[in-house]
Amino acid sequence: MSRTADRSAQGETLSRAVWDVLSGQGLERLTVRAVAAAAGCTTGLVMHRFPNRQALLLHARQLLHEVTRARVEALEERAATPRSVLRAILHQGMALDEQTRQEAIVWMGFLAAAVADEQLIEEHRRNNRAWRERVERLTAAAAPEWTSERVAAVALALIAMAEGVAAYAAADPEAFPPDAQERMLDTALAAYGLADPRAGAD
Amino acid sequence: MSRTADRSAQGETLSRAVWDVLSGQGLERLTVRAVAAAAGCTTGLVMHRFPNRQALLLHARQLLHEVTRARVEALEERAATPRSVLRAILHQGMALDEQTRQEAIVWMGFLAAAVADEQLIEEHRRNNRAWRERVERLTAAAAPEWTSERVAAVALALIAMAEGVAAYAAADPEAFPPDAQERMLDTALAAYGLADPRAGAD
DNA sequence: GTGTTACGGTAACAGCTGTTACGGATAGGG
DNA sequence: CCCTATCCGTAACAGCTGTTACCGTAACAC
Repeated sequence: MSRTADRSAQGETLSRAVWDVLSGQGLERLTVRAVAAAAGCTTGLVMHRFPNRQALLLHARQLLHEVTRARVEALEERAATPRSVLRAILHQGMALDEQTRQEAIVWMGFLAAAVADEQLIEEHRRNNRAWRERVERLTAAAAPEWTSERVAAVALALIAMAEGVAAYAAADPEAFPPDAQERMLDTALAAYGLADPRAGAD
Repeated sequence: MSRTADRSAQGETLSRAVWDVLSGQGLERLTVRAVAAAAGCTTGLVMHRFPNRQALLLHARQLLHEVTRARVEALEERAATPRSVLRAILHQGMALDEQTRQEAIVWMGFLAAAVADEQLIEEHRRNNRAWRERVERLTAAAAPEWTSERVAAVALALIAMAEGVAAYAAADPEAFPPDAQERMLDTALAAYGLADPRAGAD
């Protein structure tokens, strides 16, 4: 690792190394040395950048959230209707290719690590609540006539479904291929009356 | 641990100790010594019962599957209609009380451990495929007029939703209380046209 | 060009890990 | 009552863990 790289860039490099180890070797092998090796440096740099392993994981977790949030907001700005936004952001949360599959594994690894880490579980809760509120807001915009109870129930059904199928597909991509996930999503949106009438019109 | 206990009972005791450590302390602290302490014995007994740590985890994973399967089949025999069976077995897969919440955490811990364990991931895939086939079979029985494509899409939506909400609720029970999960389930079943007309009739 | 400072690699530390070897205790057969 | 086989707790082992201390070195100020 170059000596002149600024601190935040190093933090990002190390966090991405955390993701790589987490998705490739799992939580049990997520050691400081493995992260350093994945980042192409030694444990010395890692421990100079972060006070301890816990802070390293927390930073990697927060960066994952930040990256995801930026991607979702970009989708939200680009899409035309609330319904197409809703579909797009649920779509990006599933495990449809190698990259999103690894993200799902990383996501799950952090969740498993959070069982024994108060700061990680707090971060996880904050992110998940924000995520649910975002989907509730979009659901309400996509179906303005609904009661808030129905909005809440359907939004929860949608985020749970996306999260769940990502876990299934991450662990068994052959059994849960991308087209099956997409059919599932479109079937669900249609069943709730949230299908985008513009879909496939172009 | 009593000396005269037979081997399979000891295996079950140790496997339950694995679950306890996994749900209480997380995968990172799931050591042979922690399992022995939770079972009230020493590492000597653990290593005499299982050749190594991997075999211990695999047995605990298989027993979890077996227990779940027995519970689901009991529900299936007891319920009156395919639709009530479907609701009942999805219901038992969510995190509605402390016990099911801990089961969800254990489930997730095994999934995270499976990233680095070929046998665990194989076991996981086998179980998940059997679980999906069961729900597909019940869905087809509950809606005989559907095409197999719709059955597959809806069944996947249902199991993914249950798995996902269990993960959300396990990590944040206050934000995802039992009644929210149940409203979500009933809203989803109604949306797919799978609501049980007998529900609430008694 | 020289002094200073911060960066990061090296090596060490104590503690914990899975696993193995050993030895004492115990139950059952003669 | 003794002999033996089985069970399992104890203790040790090498290897790996997070963390710390140390020191060479490169970059910058003057």
